[in-house]
Amino acid sequence: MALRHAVLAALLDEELSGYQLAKSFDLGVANFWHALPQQLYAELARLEADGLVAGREVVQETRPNKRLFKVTDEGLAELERFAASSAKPSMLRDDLAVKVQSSDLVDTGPVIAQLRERADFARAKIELFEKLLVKLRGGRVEEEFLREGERVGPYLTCLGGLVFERGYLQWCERIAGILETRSGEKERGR
Amino acid sequence: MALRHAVLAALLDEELSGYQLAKSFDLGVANFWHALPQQLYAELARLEADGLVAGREVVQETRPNKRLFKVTDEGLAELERFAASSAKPSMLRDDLAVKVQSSDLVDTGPVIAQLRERADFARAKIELFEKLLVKLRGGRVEEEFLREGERVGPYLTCLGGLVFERGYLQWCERIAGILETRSGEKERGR
DNA sequence: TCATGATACTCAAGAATCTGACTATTCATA
DNA sequence: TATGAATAGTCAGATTCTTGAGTATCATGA
Repeated sequence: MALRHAVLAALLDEELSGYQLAKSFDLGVANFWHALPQQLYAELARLEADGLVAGREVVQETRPNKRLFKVTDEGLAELERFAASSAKPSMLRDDLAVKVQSSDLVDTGPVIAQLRERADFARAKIELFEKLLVKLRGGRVEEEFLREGERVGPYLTCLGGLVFERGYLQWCERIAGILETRSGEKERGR
Repeated sequence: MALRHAVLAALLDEELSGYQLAKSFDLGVANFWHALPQQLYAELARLEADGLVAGREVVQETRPNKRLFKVTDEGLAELERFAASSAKPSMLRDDLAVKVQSSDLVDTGPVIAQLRERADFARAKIELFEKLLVKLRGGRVEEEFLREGERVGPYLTCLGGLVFERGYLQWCERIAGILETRSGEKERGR
């Protein structure tokens, strides 16, 4: 029961449909929570059944109709309880690190390629986050916004995503460089 | 089928029992993979049944007997295939970030406390990683070790863990400071 | 005009994960 | 000398997550 709270937190700022929510989990919220669309639809249904979110049908002419969900007072109370409860340590699962861990005993070629790919991805994400931050603080300088802005939560988590991606980017570049040098040395050594 | 590869990677350097493996997943490997002991015991059983690891009973006098596992050639071949296959994007799930996301609408007191706790945890982990790095490079300076060392995989993932925890630490401290200032302002504003 | 791709969802089945309890022995410590 | 922590696991059941396939409409571009 933890996806529930991630969904509630994601719905705090705007009413979203399941489809939009899925997109936001693939971009913004994905910094700190991962879920597939199917899970989100299912979770929204459960949340609605429990009265933590309220859905309303929006009829569209040019596209299929959709249901928009917003957090209810009960939902907010649930988030309040969650925030006060003890947090589980953050959980990370990273395929690429598993490959790096075994990199002395397997062919490093594909691992280096994947590190470079991941670095590109991180660069794209960083750019996206930087734009999002500018948008969220709406003209104000950061310090002023963080002191006086009404809604800073998403900004703060976006800062977290930025820190994470910048760290990951540096790591990828450094490790790719090291593995490349080492595989070069090995060639010459033969 | 992804925990398998994390387990194989963790067993590359030493023969471990399920119990020891569980410990290492709680400390070192936990940088990039999370799993509970029960899962590890089950996965070891499956890996052994598939011939990817080999277990041997070690009789102990002063403690309960244990079974040590090592990676077989087949296991290594499986890791090789895994390293060459495309990686899934790293998956993060972070309770604390969910709480920060909703921090404008819930009581920030407990969130700030949790950020400080997490910061302490990160500091402890950083110290641990730094010691581990010194141990892994065994007297040599980093550059030399990374160029000429025979087994650098665990060192590289440890570097990753360090980058991650340092980033997380900075984020926690900064966010805790911001939320504290804001809650102070609010008090005075009443 | 025909094929994508985007919007907006749904369903079922199976794999993976988590919760919680249990067994048994030894070591340290209060 | 009891008490709790550490070693070394096992088991069942519930929940969660992932895989894979479908439905239907509209817009865009080749």
